[in-house]
Amino acid sequence: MAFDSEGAFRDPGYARVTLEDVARSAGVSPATVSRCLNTPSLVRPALKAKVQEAIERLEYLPNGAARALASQRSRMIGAVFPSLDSTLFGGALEALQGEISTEGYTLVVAATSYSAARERSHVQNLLASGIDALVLVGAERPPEVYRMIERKGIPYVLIWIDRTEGAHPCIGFDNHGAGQAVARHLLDMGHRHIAMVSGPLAENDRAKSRLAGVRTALAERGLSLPADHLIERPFGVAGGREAFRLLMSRQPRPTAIVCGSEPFAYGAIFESQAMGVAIPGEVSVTGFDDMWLAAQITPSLTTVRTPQRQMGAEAGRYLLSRLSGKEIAAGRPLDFELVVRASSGPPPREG
Amino acid sequence: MAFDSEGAFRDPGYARVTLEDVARSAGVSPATVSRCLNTPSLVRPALKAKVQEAIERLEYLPNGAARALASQRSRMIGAVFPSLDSTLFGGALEALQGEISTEGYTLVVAATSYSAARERSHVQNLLASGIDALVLVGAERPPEVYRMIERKGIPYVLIWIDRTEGAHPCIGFDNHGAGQAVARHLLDMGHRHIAMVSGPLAENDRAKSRLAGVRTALAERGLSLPADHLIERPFGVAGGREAFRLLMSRQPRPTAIVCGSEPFAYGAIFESQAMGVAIPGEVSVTGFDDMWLAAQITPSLTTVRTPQRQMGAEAGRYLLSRLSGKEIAAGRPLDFELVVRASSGPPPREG
DNA sequence: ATTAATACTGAAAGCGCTTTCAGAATTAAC
DNA sequence: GTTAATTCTGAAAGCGCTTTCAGTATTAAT
Repeated sequence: MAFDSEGAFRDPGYARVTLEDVARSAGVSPATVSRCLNTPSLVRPALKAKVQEAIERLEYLPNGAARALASQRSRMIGAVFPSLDSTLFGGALEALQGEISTEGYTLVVAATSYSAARERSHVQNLLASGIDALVLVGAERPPEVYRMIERKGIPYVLIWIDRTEGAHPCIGFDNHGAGQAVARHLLDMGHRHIAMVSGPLAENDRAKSRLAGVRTALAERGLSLPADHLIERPFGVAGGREAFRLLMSRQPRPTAIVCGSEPFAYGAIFESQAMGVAIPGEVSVTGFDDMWLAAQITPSLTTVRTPQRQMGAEAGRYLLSRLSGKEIAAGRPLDFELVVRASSGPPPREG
Repeated sequence: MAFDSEGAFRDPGYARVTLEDVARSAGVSPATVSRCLNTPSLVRPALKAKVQEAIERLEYLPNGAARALASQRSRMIGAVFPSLDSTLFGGALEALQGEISTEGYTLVVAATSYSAARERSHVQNLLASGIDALVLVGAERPPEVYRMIERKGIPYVLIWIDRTEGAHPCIGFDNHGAGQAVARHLLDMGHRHIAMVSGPLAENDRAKSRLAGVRTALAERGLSLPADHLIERPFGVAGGREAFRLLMSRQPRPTAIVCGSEPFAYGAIFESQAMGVAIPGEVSVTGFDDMWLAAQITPSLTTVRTPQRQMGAEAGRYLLSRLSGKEIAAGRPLDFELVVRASSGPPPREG
């Protein structure tokens, strides 16, 4: 290992192989080698073969920074997600990465833990590190963040939402409609006392929309969501357990609980078992996202299936198209689907 | 939007702000601006302020590619993981990203879906895109991959394992010991017919070590793992369900099932409920990793807690140290911990 | 065979920054 | 007040590649 004067890690002693070395070794000009790499169709097969041979013999690896600097594109796409440790965003991330890697793009990620400040700083970092395009989750953020992106002039797309006030390109589903669909399902079964467990609403337009959707559905039937029937908790199973316990002590006790995120629903089910409350006998519970556990847990969970991986994949395709110059028509929102399982049923008879 | 002759997406019309613009605007030389950014201690406060002011006024964002090219470091760290969509690797990933971002590093990721070929190609891509360091999972891969990395001369670290034959730096826990610990626990409770469910063993040294650990524990008691008591399935709940059903039909029927990955155990529990098999009454089941569901599921799952996030965080710290020139002593393996819960108990009485 | 068109190739000019080196400005020492 | 040591700053040379432009080799057309 070699270290420089300050001890920082540096290149190994042996010389790096550059494109010029390849050119010399193949007996062509650097320009030709570059063309072999970038626009092979412009190079005669005979030369191409010689160059290819030299590349392999010298084990040449192009220098990304130099390419990026000269070509003004880094072949990197950035993604800033609320979290990376759940299968929820993980699936989208994986699909996104898989999609863009087919075109040789590389994915740079960062997690915000749902903090707008952290998102801002990550976006700035990614922009500075030269990404060619950017994926963000949701639309709600300070305008200055959008300004930075637009100033940099790269394409971007917002996922997990289906529309934006500012007309930003986005790929997602109708959170409002999904919340509404779940609530309608419960209302249709006769529920009149519906509660909701939501993640932190501040700086989270998805959570807000879902809540609004539930409220819309209630309003359609002349009902409303009492303040003490809305519980806001950090995302996670623990929040669901707590919320369930709280709600079971409310007067009147809700007969159905809409969870704005699936782990809340799992928590509710676990807590119900601990408390000896029957689901759906005494209270119905619904989830959101249809993660793998939903179908396996007892009782199996009524929920809304959201197109997680699809959002990642389509975001990737959209950006690749933009990067190759195609102007893409804004697609329609992606579908969600109400999946009715065992955790929801008619409310208990008044007694 | 501006497009070049081939329609590819390009920079917007307005001129990019470069470091030179900042220098001119602040009335100093480009070198000084650069120093303000990289080694502020070398610049007199008065000048620094002027430069800072110009940077903000012009909304200057450094050009990562140019920095990387000139300084020979990109401030990007690569990570190639088997998958991104589970909380297992997701937690490690998030911790890694959080750690390196404190030093202004950015994380580039790729997923292999457990394919060695895909790993190779992603590593090559990442190396070409100029990463300063690399994180890989496990040690088992073609030597050429290590050659590429060493040729590039960047620091790297293998996680999820605690030792390597080739003496590669690694940060992880003792998979063999963990498998052994689980099996001993079952043996200590009196089990003599133990089965194992494993993920694909090919190209996966962690899975192999766990299996070997179980075999070692059995051998210590003069037992062995019959061929029909080892079920290999792709990772996931479905594999666990299948494996459970299969194992319940074996003669002699195992009284305990060691799952080499936690979703297998969840699947086994779900299937046991469907089949009406009592856990741990008729058969004990153990997991691996102690993901959040382990403590919540009924019966709660006996498992091994593995230091997922810790591996990510320590890998980050290790690489940052290497990059800043400190040569780090190879730490000892990280701890795992057997967590005994309700899914394991003594074997049923013979009868 | 000659000219016109086409297909390839190479020379060279950067891309925007870092960093060495030498010189200017400041401070300390005598 | 002069010289020596120290601190700070700027000029300039690349980092390794892409891409334009002009030129040469090839093919097609007459």
